[in-house]
Amino acid sequence: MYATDFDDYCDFNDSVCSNDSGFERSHADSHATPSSVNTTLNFDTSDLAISVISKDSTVRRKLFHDDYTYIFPDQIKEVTEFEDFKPIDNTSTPIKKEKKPKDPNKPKRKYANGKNRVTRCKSPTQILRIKRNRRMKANDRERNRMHMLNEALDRLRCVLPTFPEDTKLTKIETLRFAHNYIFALSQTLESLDNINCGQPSAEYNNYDKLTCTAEKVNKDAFREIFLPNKDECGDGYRSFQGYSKPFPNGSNFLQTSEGVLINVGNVTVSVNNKGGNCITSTTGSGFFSHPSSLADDIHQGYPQRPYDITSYTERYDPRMQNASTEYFNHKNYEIFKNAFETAKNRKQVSAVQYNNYTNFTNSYHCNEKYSYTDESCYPQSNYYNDQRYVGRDFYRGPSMVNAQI
DNA sequence: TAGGCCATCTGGTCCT
DNA sequence: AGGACCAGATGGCCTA
Repeated sequence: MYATDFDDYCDFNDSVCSNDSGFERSHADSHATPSSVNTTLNFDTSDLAISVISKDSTVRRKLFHDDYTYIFPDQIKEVTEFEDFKPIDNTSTPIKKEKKPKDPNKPKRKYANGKNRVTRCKSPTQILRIKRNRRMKANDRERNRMHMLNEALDRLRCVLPTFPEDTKLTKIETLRFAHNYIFALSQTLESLDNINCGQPSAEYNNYDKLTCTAEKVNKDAFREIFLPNKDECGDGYRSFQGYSKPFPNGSNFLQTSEGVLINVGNVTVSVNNKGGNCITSTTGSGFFSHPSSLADDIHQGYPQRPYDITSYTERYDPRMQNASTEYFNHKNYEIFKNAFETAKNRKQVSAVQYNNYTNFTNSYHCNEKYSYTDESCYPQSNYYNDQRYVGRDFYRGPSMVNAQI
């Protein structure tokens, strides 16, 4: 903000010393100094903190009020370093430590002179108003930008596996969870492909890497986040016993004769080598299987928990009224187990269907703040088109894979 | 009360 | 010139 060269007062130059103001500048004029060095100002000029001094002190442009004290060259301490300028107040922005070396080859700027010069002086009040206006506009843009960023994060939360409503993920948790979740799903698909092709699953160790890598979310942290009342069940984890913590082999991955189980945070993914796969979280389970009606799913005996169970489903969806009472209890394990067994009997998923599955959204609905027709929540893009909200239920097209959680 | 999270303000930098 | 993006500073709110 404070500079030793007049040209460095870019913002000030632009508004005051450009053609608009008619202020003549030259390199010799550049010995301006921040007014904060020796001067007490009667008004806030933190962003205008300079005094403009002509080489000839008798010819002086007034940029401030009369009660502003100008500093004349002979009174000015020679400034050799940027640190020699001390700001009036400690601003929130860090002070620039180093000044860019000037390019000697860079031609000096030339300024209009004489008759051609358009002189339009602005009063200090006008300057302040202009700068204030700019600042307000910039603040507004920045605010909107951050709001958009937060909305994007909310939409991301919508499509992540469910967790208790009262534990809204923080920004960093959301990003980390999304990272791990995408990783888990991609690895699941990869593993499934290998299983269907009869190849060994050499990539399984990747799941250990998932929670061992520093930038990944620690699984214990996830438990703390998603299972805050972990003492309920005595064993430390209140749902999906044996699955929401590392498997007996100590890893997050368990291979059985029927398929594989992958645990990522509060999410357990089962991939069955006979077809029919399930993702289960602390808030329910969902299948990736042959298309079937929602009614069929309900009649299978396992509830498909949407994202926001209490804010929407428990209030509006009669099918979930009873399910909520057994939301966090030992029965979840049985639910998971039954779901897994049911999945075994389902038709094997074709490669085409898996391609469709990669486009799914598991967001049964979004946060309360979004209306159900809100495009920000259900954008009409190819990504979301496979599963659209129709009334209270999603319409599932002929190739739709049920992937709700 | 300390610490975490968040929204906002702010100035700097880069780009068009 | 103005907008986008970034990061530091700050204060409010909440929770352990």
